[in-house]
Amino acid sequence: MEDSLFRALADPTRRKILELLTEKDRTAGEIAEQFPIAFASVSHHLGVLKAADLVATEREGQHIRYRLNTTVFQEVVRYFMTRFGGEGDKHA
Amino acid sequence: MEDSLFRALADPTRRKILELLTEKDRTAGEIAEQFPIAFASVSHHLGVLKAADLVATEREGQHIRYRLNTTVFQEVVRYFMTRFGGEGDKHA
DNA sequence: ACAATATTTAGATAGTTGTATAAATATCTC
DNA sequence: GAGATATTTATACAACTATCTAAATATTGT
Repeated sequence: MEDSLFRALADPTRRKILELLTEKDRTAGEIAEQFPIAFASVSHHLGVLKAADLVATEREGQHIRYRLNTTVFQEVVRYFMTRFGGEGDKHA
Repeated sequence: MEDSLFRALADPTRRKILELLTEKDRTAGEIAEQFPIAFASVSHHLGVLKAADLVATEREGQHIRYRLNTTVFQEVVRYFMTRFGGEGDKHA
């Protein structure tokens, strides 16, 4: 399991970004305007998420659209379930 | 979901400690001798894990025994499954 | 090609973190 | 209670990170 993955998840702003992307894909600007920090700072977070392969991007004209990479999340779930799971698999 | 939880998981040494505790409960010393770093440094990591409620302790004479708090792991799995899960719940 | 918009990259800085050594605390045995 | 063992706490420091402002890059429309 990649170290960059857990480090990426360690920041609350990045987790919030991921949750936003759960609802729907969004451009960098749409994401950035949800936070009180500078656009450049959000861009940095997006770079971290992308490096961890938690999100993927696609250029769309002037915009860059971000989407979740759900595959990686399934790997995370599997990581926890296989190592520490026990009964963690009952889906509420 | 607690911020301290994800920060605790972000360090590879701490994840290794958790995996050791999966096998069986261990004392601080037994854990520390598995790593090339100073005992005090491992103790610091144990403190972080405990603060995140990922482990619990029990004094046993001169030793202090650490065990996993599996409840918290189930919360982590649930966090990922509910937010990003999709099909992450099939247990291989 | 120029101006406008969207996004990233560069450079700087303050705060956090992982590690080390040394000192402190707790328990046990004699 | 003194000494030995186990563990944590204190202090210091180098490395990393989140943030900022400013500059750079990319795309679109005129």
